[in-house]
Amino acid sequence: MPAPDSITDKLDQIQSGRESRGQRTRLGLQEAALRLLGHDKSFSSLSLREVTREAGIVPTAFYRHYQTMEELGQDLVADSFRTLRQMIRSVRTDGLPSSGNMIQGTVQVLVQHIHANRLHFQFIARERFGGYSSLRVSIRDEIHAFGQDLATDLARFPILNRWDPESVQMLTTLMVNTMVSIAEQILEAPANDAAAEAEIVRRAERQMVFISLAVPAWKPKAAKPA
Amino acid sequence: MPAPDSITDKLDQIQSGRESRGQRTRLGLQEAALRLLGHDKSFSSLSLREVTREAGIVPTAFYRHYQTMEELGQDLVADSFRTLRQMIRSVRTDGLPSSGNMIQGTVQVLVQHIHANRLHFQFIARERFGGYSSLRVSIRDEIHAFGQDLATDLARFPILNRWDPESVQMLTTLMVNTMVSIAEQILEAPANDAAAEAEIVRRAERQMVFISLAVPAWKPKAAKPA
DNA sequence: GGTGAATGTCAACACTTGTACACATGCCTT
DNA sequence: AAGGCATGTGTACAAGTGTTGACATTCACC
Repeated sequence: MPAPDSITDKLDQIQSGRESRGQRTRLGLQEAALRLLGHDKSFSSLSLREVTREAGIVPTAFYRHYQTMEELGQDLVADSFRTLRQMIRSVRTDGLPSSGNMIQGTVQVLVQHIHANRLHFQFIARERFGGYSSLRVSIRDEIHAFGQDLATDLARFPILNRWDPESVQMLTTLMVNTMVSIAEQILEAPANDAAAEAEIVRRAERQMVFISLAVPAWKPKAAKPA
Repeated sequence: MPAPDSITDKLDQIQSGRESRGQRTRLGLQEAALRLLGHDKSFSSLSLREVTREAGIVPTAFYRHYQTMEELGQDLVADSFRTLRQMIRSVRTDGLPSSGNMIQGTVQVLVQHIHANRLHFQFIARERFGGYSSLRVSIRDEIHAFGQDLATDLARFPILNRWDPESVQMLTTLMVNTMVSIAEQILEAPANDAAAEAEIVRRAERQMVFISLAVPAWKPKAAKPA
């Protein structure tokens, strides 16, 4: 047996009981915060005591996990986008459901994912331009990264592959904006109103189709070197 | 002399001193709130006492003007969009500055207006998906109305005039989304960084041009009856 | 000049908030 | 079994909060 590796040791220690107590209440805090954000509240108007109360621990225990509420927020941002990246990866490996219509499939997956992670998306939507500036920049960076991923995906299309990078970026920004808008509309719509939601989805699909119509007409500045 | 009209009486009374004391401190409260929102805070995390302190009055005086903070917020929403409507009206009467390029002119006017009313726009951006649901719906409705106005403006173009209403709506939604995104980007950018802002504007213009390229290719469902 | 409504001030209340400190409990390693 | 971290609890305090009620000021109008 090799000499014990301190890093592995720590990991083992943490994972005992499949999740150490610390990790569990840490998770409890995150979930408590998300739950509170479900009812009309913004994260910056959330008090430390409120969160700990909801999580079922005493206020002072909060400091065992986070120095400040802003730190909790950062964790929530990271978590939210982690699940989003999982969605994207699953799309890449499994492919779109209805492989016939790519746009329809993409929107469909997005909507499903929003339902499965409603609170996370609600949190992101609320804090995208909310009170804590550090959260705003984190979210902006993550959305930007999301756009970059989309750009590499779109590079499979021969036409786009010959565009200059800036033009591609413009297209992805436009698409990401539309997707963000879709997400926000769905979150604002009364939950469980299937009809209203179907209407939103239909309009969103038409928008995406519309955007794609401009692609053949666009004249990029310079061809990408082969 | 005719008998005094009670309504006129009230108006006169209010306008004495060109602005009654009540109106003035009411305005003071609104401006105080906006000022506080300038530094990293969301409206829902703003306390009544904070606002009155900034406005230079005693907390209890707040109730002479608003029943609750949410009411103040509603007033701010109304005010913000009132100035926005003024902008649109001025564009309609005076025409765009550089009449040659319509898109460039529109973006330019928008950006100027954002600078002239930075705090109002910041407030709207923050509260669009912020804590108070009543503010969210108000803002959504106002943005929708803005889109309707844009639609009637766009009806001057013969091509669009033959589109079905839903298609027009889709186009305006797309454009409004882009404009909102522009506003949000400018607000997030470091103030007074002309270079960064010029870059944002340039990208935004390219996006708008791109969108307009899709117009000729779009096949609306049914022609509008003549 | 006096009256009354609109507006503003003061003092007080019952709560909630963030945080500090000392202490208890669990749990891993030796 | 024992010691030692990590984690959770209890108590306390100073500061901030929304809201009440009684009182003072302004100011238009009879």
